[in-house]
Amino acid sequence: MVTLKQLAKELNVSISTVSKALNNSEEIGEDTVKRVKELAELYRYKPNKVALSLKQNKTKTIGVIIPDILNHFLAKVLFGIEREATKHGYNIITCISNESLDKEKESLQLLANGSVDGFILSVAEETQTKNEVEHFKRTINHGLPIVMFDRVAHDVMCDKVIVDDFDATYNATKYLIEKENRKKIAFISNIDQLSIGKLRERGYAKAILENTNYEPLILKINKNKDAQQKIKSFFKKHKPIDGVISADSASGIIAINTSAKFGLNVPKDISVIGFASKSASNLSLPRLTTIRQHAKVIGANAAQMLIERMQNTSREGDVKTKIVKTSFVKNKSTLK
Amino acid sequence: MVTLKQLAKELNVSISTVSKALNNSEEIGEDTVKRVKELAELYRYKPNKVALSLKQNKTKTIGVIIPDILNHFLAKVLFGIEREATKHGYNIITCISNESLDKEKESLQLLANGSVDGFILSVAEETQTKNEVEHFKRTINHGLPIVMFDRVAHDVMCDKVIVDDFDATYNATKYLIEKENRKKIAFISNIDQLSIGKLRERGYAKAILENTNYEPLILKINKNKDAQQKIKSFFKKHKPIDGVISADSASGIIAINTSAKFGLNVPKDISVIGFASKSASNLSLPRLTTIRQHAKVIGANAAQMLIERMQNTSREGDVKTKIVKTSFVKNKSTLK
DNA sequence: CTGAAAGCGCTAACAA
DNA sequence: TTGTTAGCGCTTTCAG
Repeated sequence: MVTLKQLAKELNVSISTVSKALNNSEEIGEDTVKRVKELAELYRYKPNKVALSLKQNKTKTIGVIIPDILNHFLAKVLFGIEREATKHGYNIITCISNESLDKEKESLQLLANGSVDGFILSVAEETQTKNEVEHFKRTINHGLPIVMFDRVAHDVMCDKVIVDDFDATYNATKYLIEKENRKKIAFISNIDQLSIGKLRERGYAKAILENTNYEPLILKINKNKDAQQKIKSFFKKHKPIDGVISADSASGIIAINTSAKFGLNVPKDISVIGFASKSASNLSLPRLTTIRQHAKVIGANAAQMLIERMQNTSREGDVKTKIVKTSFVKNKSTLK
Repeated sequence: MVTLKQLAKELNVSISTVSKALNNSEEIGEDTVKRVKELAELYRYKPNKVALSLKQNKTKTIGVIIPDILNHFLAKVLFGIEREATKHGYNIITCISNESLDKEKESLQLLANGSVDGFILSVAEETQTKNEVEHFKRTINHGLPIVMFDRVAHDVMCDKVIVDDFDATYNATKYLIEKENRKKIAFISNIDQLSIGKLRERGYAKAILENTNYEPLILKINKNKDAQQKIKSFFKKHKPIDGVISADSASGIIAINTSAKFGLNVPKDISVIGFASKSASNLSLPRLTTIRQHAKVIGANAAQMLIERMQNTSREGDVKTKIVKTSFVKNKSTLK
């Protein structure tokens, strides 16, 4: 990589002249500017990012800490973040916490040494279980803003982007009860430990308790266990289930596939609604009626909020929470 | 963030003393070291990464350019890269090319300004279609090593990590012909434009041509089109298909689900084998028999190769290609 | 119109 | 044992 110094030497001018010429300063003579620019072009000169960062004390880089990159929703949010960040001239450094508190702390520390100007993150499962937040607060106190999305820590004062998990699940459940006249609706989840899993469960439970005379019927699946088997025996035990709300996409799809094995026609005998993306909902036959989360929008919003905060160093304290509403997308796993 | 300067001032010593003390230099007196370390601890001093990078002319950062983060395989490779990089003290900056040549070029340029020490990438679709490689060569000539994985540009001299796409598909096809005695095996793909898609198709075709007396039977699905519909009409038109090899996971799963709609029993009447990850193969009932790609291993290997190359600045020219073999995982969508 | 110099935070050769 | 200085690549103020 060429440096200003080398250009200056070759042109027999000073470093500052070259710098100014390239930055279109008014001070420099027309022909000098031209000479400088031509040589710079020739050598494909690019100002060294590291030097710039040091000088200006900002890196134009965002640290993103994701619990699980194999989670389609989280990957999609990352996509949204990346696109928005790029649009504003920011790069992103990605760390994967792998749902571990220690790795999350470590990533935060590691990048808080001047590598990034701020963070976007979704809280790791272990962190939520143990309810630790000190590392977040410390980071913010050190002057690095954080924006949390989806799984957020409520007792940390920072900007947040969340989903209407509770309402969406409540409404979906009520839909099955009222519009489809379902009599025994179950809730299936493999994310019951997460804040969002709990919200979804509560939304379901509230709708059941308010509108029916039976108790909520809930199946919690450990992520590493055999979901197909679990769902099969659950269906058998609680026959006749005629509606399913799933908190995650895998459970919803497996529920549809399993129904067929039981001789149940979806949606005639049983309706299934689940949180899922479009690509996931296409994997079942009939297609899964879904609660769609607009992951890219969430990512873009988070990036916008962070960038805005990083630019307005002034007014602090007034943290915002943005709710990105889900959409209900009717496919063929429900009636009508 | 505290700086050495501030610590030095508070301790009434020089900056270099503080620096040396923190770096356990032999030169500094025991008690000075202690005093310094205590204050540093108190203020949670972390050496500024940017200043270090500038000084040492390396960033300990890897640029990763991925065509599509929503592709489960690519996300998994990214996971492998991140883990290996972190293990060696490297960060990763992620760019998503979105299968676009321009975005790929742009990302390469943008990060080649001192932001990263090298690149790991998988070639964008458009780049493969147009067969452009100049931007890769230029980057390498500028002193930034590249490691390509999965979709590679063969005419670029650089380290590569690839999969045995051809052999794996050839063997899987042969397996259906010989071991399962299938008489009409189709190939379904939504990635026919990609180098790896072509390799898989050729592996299938070779097995068919060598071992049967019919022509290869191939369905190419445009990614944005209705795969369910396409597969349905394909099945109808070419009845009786009794075997499917799918180049991507979605096609395989949809093929299984579609078979049921045709009254075909999987695997009794029709066998399906597809490239897929474990989590994807769990989404069909019966589970998809898969060609597993070990994405994380691919990522880890790529990271290792790059890190090694960045450290041995000396010997160049001798580029390596590593093949990470697939595994054949028998599930219930094939006989026996 | 051009150049010299300081400084961002750090390390390391050299001086004291 | 500690301090001074130069320099990584860049911008920017101030002198010329």
